Amino acid sequence: MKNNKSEKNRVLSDQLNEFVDQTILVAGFIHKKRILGGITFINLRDRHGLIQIVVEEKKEVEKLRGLQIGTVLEVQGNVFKEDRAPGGYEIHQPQINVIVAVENEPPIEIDKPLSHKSDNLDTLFDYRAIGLRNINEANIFRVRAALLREIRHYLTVHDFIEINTPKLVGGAAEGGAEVFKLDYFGKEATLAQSPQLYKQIMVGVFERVFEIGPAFRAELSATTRHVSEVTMLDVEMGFIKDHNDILDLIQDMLYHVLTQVYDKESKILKQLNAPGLILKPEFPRFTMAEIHQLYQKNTKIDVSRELDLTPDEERWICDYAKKQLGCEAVFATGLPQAKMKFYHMKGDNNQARSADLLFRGIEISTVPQREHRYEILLEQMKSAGVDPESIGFAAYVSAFKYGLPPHGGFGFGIDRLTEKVLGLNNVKEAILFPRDINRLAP
RNA sequence: GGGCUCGUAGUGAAGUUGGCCUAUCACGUCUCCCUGUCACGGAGAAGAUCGCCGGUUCGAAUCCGGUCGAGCCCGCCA
Repeated sequence: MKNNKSEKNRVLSDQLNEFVDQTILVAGFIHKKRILGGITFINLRDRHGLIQIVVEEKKEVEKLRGLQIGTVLEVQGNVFKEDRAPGGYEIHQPQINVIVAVENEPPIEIDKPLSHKSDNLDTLFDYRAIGLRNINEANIFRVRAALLREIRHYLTVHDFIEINTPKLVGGAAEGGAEVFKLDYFGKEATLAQSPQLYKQIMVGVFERVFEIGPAFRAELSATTRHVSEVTMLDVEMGFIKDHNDILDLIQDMLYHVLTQVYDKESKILKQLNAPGLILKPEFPRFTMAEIHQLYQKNTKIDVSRELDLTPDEERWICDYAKKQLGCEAVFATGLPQAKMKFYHMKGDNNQARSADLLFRGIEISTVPQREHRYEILLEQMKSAGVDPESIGFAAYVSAFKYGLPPHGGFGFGIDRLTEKVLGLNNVKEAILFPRDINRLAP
């Protein structure tokens, strides 16, 4: 967390304690001016936080007349330990050098809490680049970055290799979701809705792979849960003994990622009013039938005819597990074959070898074992109406023809994970520049 | 694709059973006062043809029609 050579003279906001009674150079943006008459306080924002600068000389204060929040400054001054200063240190006798003068007032406030009411999100996103200068807004993305960092760390330590697969593809990759079509030198191409097929065939090379990247969905959905460009984590692991290996993997990964992030980012999470973490290393596992029974017994609502869990059941079982079992993540196992994709593996009793992972009331991932047996895969593709010879699938099936071990994996949206960790109301709040059916800019 | 709701200074809101609206409040901005502020405080000022077009009416932010923009739910979908 040190500054690099190019700014070897610059001291950052959280390093003032190392320079007490010394003259230093700081730089940043005016975040707030408080002019009290004979004394002026400036909060300078840099990438680590705020620095309080005390200006008493009239000449220095006058340099800032008419300059707005966002003005870029370089300040030379003396570091004092001062209990009255936020953070305990501040800069006195400053010599102010205006690098970029800003005379226009910002269109959106950056030193006060911003409204996240759904009616106002549009304004928030229109002025995104400015609104994110609000430290609390930016903190959402510090937490998101921390989640990504811990995920990468966990998977790398467990011998997974990070790959990148194409987002411009020839055919619909997964089936189901609507795809974006575009002109590709006169041919029709689509934007990838998932790296599913690529990550599976890379099991034949690296055994364990993961990718963090965009996925595009052309669904005409306008809800708080949907966007047309999502950031997905996709993981695939070969040589599994059975389906439980995959459940154990995502369970262990999520447990480590969440406990690490809650530990290392506790200050930010508190500032953002994130809900406290209630998690155990082993997540409760219920079959779909058990959840239906429990739910029905406790709520008297009849769900016997539902194939899948209803949204209310998802919320209920998470709440039940949190209160009764001390864990707000739950597996729902024994998913029906009727909901299965062609590349999933069938299990017994019309079930798929697949489970849903639920966290804080919603499904965040489906965790299936894949069908790795060539002949059976071909059959399942045919009954799903997928042509194994077509451009989108030929390379996929050939990997099976030439040998893939038993494998499984999962994928989930980083956006929804961030949203749920912070207790936000809308996925879009967890995305820097969200894309939905109405928004293509900024 | 279906349903419901909303659009008022730079930002967030009030007013919406037609007239007392010459449109209210808070934040922000500007001027002045203030040497420990940290959502600083005090005094004053500027800033809105009430999304746009048309209609009804003596009179429209308010009612009606259209249009553009936005939000939420359902469906679809991780």
